[in-house]
Amino acid sequence: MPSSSRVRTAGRPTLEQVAAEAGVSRGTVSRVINGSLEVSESKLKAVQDAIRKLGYVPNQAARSLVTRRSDTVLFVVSESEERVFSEPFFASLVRGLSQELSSTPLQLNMMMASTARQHERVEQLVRNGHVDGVVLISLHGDDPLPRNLVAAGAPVALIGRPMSGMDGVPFVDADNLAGARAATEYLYQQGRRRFGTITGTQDMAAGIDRLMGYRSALKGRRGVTRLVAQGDFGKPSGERAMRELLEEDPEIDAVFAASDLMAAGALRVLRAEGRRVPDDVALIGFDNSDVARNTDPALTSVSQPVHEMGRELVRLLVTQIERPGQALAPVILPTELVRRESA
Amino acid sequence: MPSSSRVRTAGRPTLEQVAAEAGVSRGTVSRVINGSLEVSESKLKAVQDAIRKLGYVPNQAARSLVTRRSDTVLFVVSESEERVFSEPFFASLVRGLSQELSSTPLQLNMMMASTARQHERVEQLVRNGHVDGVVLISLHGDDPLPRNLVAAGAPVALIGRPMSGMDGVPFVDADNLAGARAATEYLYQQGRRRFGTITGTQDMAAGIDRLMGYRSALKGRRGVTRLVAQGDFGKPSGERAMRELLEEDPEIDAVFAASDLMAAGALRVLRAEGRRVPDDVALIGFDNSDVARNTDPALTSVSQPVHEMGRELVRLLVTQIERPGQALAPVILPTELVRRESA
DNA sequence: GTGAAAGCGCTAACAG
DNA sequence: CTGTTAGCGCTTTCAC
Repeated sequence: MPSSSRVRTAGRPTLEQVAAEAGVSRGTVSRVINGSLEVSESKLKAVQDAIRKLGYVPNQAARSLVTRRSDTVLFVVSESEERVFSEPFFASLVRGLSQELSSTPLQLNMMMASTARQHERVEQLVRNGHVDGVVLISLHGDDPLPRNLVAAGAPVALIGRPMSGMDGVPFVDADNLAGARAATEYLYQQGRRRFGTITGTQDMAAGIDRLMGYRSALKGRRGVTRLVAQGDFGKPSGERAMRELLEEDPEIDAVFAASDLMAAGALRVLRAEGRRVPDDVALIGFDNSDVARNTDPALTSVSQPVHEMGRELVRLLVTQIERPGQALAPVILPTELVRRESA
Repeated sequence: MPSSSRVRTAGRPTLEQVAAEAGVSRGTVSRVINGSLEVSESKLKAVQDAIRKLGYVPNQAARSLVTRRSDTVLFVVSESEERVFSEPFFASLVRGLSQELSSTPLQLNMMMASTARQHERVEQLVRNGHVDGVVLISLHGDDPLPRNLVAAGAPVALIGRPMSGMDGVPFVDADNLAGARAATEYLYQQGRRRFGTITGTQDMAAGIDRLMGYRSALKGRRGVTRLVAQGDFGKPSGERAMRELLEEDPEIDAVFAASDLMAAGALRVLRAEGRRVPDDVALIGFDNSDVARNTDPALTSVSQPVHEMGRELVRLLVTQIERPGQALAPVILPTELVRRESA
């Protein structure tokens, strides 16, 4: 008969109690918990039974204390990136991170970090081993945070291709160039010949790449006009840019916008100016966000596999945690053109 | 001259090293760190200097091990709530939580928990003290998770008024009733007399309360027609409901929808049916989400103070952590009617 | 006020 | 394969 386990405090069962219950040593229980194969069948079973019977769950704090790992991944959200890091993107990404994390022992910690003080706090967490890895949205080139984290020896994975100076830091990104190219080519194949694009900010890789994709799709085509208007990913900039485009070429019949928000702005201006979409002007956005679904006409848009990006970020981190120092290639995920009504 | 501290391992400075540096005992350093007032001025300063000099930061794991607190708050996201828990809501809420948390020693942990297995995992985390409190979106009445957590003795704070059986569990909600009433009254004051509402699901408090608000605004008014069509917060249901409304009363001139998504659907149907918004039909949504900003015309909508709701949730949790067992009143935050073009 | 000492629950050598 | 042992870094009595 198994003796009833002594309750040390009023608390949860400890490894020691499991050991007593199973009639083995603490070491053996620890081996079982940590999946060491060097345990005999019989003891293995005895321990597993005891664990089940007692409802034992390891104390993470005690484990961390000795392993010096935290089994925690930190997701840092830079509030200043709000505009680019649009909200649907945010939610899907978190889902992806969570899902992939759920098959590991890692927990997801989140932190908003807009101020310098908060950035410092992130560095501290890393330096003190409270965090095993960091997922970071790639900031503008001048932000020292990612570099500092890497310098502190933390596994880091970036969301979005960094602008510069992040050699060897792996990142996950959508194939912005191919996505923009596919959208533009699609417009061409619909018989459109008078093009315009509304760009994102040109100090971010996404903005640059999407413009390049547009250019590359039109390169070498004859009988095509190709306009470019600057935007900043936001809706008002889309309105502004669309007016410019219309002024430069009142006969324009195809517009590729580097974000859905800008496309929504453009749509509004087009309607105000009496253009029918898509009849007079075909319009494509980027991101395949909520906005795209809810304009009228609904926007055709380039979709990023955000959820999958979240999962890849975790994989990148886990690889680094398991094999520190290993060089990791960026992960570029394919985009997809989602056809709706605007083109 | 301060002696150079011995480096125990290659690791971070420990409390012991701080003590050596400051020429005091570990106990004293601990007292300083934890803000005990019973430390002399001189030693206080010595310890503070040593901490600064060494760049000491407490090891959270070691602390947790002895205090049996985790200094972690868990935010559980039930994926099944996706539709209601719309994405802008999600992002703002996280910001609110983060912001309020940043003035406490608490960290924010997130977990998606859709399956029963994952719910169990949440309970386990709580039971094993890995989490000091839980923020939960209030689920439909039949979900056992919140009750189980409360039974396990965990501080819990709910987002949204629960449907039933959650006595004593504090929650934060927007004043849905007042918001819906204000929107409807506004329509009345614009001279509208032929009303319709598109409801949310009636098994959630938000859906019920918004319908009640609509009714209460119109109660006792003479010369007013008041229609009700069922929706489920989603866009397609808004389209469907709007068609019903139009069929019942082709002269309808005012519609209050219990979500922006449904309002966007309604807008679309209205346009298809040749109604001008707001000239022929005034339309108001609820949530003040991205969608509201990006339809054409942009939606007038009832805004919830989501960010502030996040902050209140943390306050509720902190109060419970500090004073276990204390009865806490729900927090109902005011809404605001944001006027745009649709009404 | 302050130091000394006893663990918190666990992992990781190290013998056997 | 398994038991024993020595801490991980910190808080918290308990004496002084």
